[in-house]
Amino acid sequence: MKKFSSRYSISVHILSLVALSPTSCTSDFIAESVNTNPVIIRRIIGMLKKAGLVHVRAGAGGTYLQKELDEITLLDVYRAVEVADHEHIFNCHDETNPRCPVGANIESVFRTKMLQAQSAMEHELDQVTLKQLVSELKEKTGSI
Amino acid sequence: MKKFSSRYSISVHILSLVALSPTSCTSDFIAESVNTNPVIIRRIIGMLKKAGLVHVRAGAGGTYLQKELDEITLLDVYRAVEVADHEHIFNCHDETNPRCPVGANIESVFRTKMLQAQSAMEHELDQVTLKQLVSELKEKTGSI
DNA sequence: TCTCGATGTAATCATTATAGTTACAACGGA
DNA sequence: TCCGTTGTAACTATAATGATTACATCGAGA
Repeated sequence: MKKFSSRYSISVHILSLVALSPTSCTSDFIAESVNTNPVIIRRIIGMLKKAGLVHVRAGAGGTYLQKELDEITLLDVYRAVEVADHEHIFNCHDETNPRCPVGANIESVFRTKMLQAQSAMEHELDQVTLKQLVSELKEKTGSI
Repeated sequence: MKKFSSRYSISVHILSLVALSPTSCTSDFIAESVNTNPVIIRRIIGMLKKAGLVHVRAGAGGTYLQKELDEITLLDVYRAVEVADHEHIFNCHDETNPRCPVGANIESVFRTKMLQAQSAMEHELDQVTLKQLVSELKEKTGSI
């Protein structure tokens, strides 16, 4: 399967950096930690900005949190860069043969089950705040 | 985001057909209900066969269940055609900057959280047997 | 044994998402 | 005004998906 893109993990990386770094977080600075191109970072930051998670100082440069760390969950980040609310991650083939009893009803039955599974996953993401995650990062590094 | 492929929903469709159809299920017959090319069906059936869910009468034609309907869960089908056991659906960027405290530790922390979310979803899939799903299909059609 | 329908699989093609890169206009603080 | 930074557009490469054609092989039944 094609996995979720690395946009998500990079987003968490960016937000952690912004939260922890005492210096100004420019896209160049972040790109160096992530080890990718600054444009990739700017594109992702654009999505985080749209979602109201960060704001950016145009011209001057630098990204800053728009909310408190404990007000941002992993679900918020996931919604910002991967899967919008009410978007289905399980694709279902459509235009099945309506004259076949299975073809006529498989979609609604399948979708219902998949929605339950997806919700269970997203509920888990909603349980973790960036504050918790950053605190685990700090533990691992022995404080920054 | 790139969703899970329709292989999964088609697989469930195929297995339901095989379970319910009184006549022999050839790839042509199934393809007509799914409304796609028979080769697509044969490829997916090949994966279901490898997973031990069905067997196929070579030469003569026709696909048959290898297990009882209540012995196959949606997780079994998912494992057969989408995500192998221990495979991560959340990608994580690697080769981060090891000299940055965030870059050095983000991967292990992120992966742990994602694994919990993925497990929650797969657990839900494990709760549904094909027997239940087929029974819901029957209800909708008013018996086949 | 021969025929004929079905399977298994390779090869090709179009489409789409991701990821990386270059280029450049516009912004705004020093 | 200058210069570093942001915001985007444009282009390229790669990979997964889905559809399709082609064909060797299998095996049940005539």
